[in-house]
Amino acid sequence: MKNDTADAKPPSDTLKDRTLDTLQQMIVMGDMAPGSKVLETSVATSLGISRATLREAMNRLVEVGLLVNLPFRGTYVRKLDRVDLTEIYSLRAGLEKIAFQMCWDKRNLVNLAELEFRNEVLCDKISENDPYGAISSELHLHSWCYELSGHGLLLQSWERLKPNLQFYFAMHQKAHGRGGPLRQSHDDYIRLAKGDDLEAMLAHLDDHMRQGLAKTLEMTDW
Amino acid sequence: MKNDTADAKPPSDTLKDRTLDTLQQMIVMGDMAPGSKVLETSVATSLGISRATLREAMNRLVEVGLLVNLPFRGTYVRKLDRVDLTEIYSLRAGLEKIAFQMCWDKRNLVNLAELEFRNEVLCDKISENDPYGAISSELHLHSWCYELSGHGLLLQSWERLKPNLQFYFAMHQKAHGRGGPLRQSHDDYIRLAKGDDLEAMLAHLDDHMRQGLAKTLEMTDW
DNA sequence: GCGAGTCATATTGTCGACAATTTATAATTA
DNA sequence: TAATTATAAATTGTCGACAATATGACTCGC
Repeated sequence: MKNDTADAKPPSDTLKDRTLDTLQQMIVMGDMAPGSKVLETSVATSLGISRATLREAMNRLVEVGLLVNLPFRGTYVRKLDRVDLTEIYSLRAGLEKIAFQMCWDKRNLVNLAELEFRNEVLCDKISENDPYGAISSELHLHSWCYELSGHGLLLQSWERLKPNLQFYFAMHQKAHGRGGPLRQSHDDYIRLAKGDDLEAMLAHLDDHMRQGLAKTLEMTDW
Repeated sequence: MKNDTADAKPPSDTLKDRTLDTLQQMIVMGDMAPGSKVLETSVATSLGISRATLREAMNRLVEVGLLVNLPFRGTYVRKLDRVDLTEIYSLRAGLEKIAFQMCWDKRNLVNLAELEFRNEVLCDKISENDPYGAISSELHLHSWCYELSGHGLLLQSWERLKPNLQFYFAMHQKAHGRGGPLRQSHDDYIRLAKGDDLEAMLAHLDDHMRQGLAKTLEMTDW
């Protein structure tokens, strides 16, 4: 573990990538209203960069799904609805199932300790009633599982999916000021990880996902 | 079904997108050697377009995984190895499992007929000993399942994964001149789709993926 | 007053040029 | 000669400007 204070990865050295991070953060933090148009000229000048550079960054955010591009008509901040969230969760369940299966044989003392540590961090955030921190910790915990799986393509898929979850949470956090202590602790995962029943673990994963989806849908019952 | 002669989707109206299709086709068809550097200037002039436009297209191919970019050092045609193929297949299995589950309730006469038709096309290609056609038909058949599932995000994930498979096949087809009649017919799928045992279908899917991976690995045993 | 057509404006798509960085080549030194 | 540094060439990153398209205002005819 090299950095503990935040999920700060070393910012990429090219301006395009830095811009990408900036934009993604802005969207995910709710600084850009969903559905609003992203005017290339104004954003570019506001960031002090050229349009070409901005466009390259925006193109990737379109790939991730945070932006939507209509040729010749502009690029808009994605509006995630309940259907989108349902799709996100069902895909996520599929991905994590693969990850868990690949991690299963790697269970050992150090990994379980790491898992418990990350769970404690999450629980702290929950008890501190820090929704952003809780979500961040939760996603971070799962990211760690993907990394542990050693499945590069899987990790990449998750990294593409993750911002959508952050976005959805922040979107409603900002809109309704709620969605606070919705993240569940991962005690059950730890208990199952200590056992020998992979099927039970996968079943619990499905449950966890279903509940996460349900709670999120309920929370955002506008 | 609007177009039957080929998997020709209407080319996007923007030059960037047309370039994207062109480049992807070139790579997937094996016209660019894996590991070789993609010189922006020469490719751009060769295609008669500007570098900026080419870069936008290339960026997306980096996202898909067909290209690899090293900042300030250039972009290279991806080299897919056995590990990559294994990852691709395991992810694919996960994705298709979701798709099949979502398609399960949509089984009816017209969909089964469509499935049988597409299987026949595939079998024809196999018996004609047309490897490219067989692979294209196989992937097309599966794409149809993803579309039927109605899961937009899932389809998108598949569309990102698919070119990698095409690439890998073509890569070794070109290199070794073999890999011909390796695609299996989908008779078993059809049989199971007519039945009522979803679990059996999913198990067969796992088998099918495992066999596909094994055959492909064996075929590319350089 | 309302719709079709025309024109001006705003915005995106594309291009060529310059700056930053890397890679290749030549000169230098131990 | 081999390693190292300095220099030149090639390549990528970034920028500002022009072209193509869409959006909105306006006119005209009914």
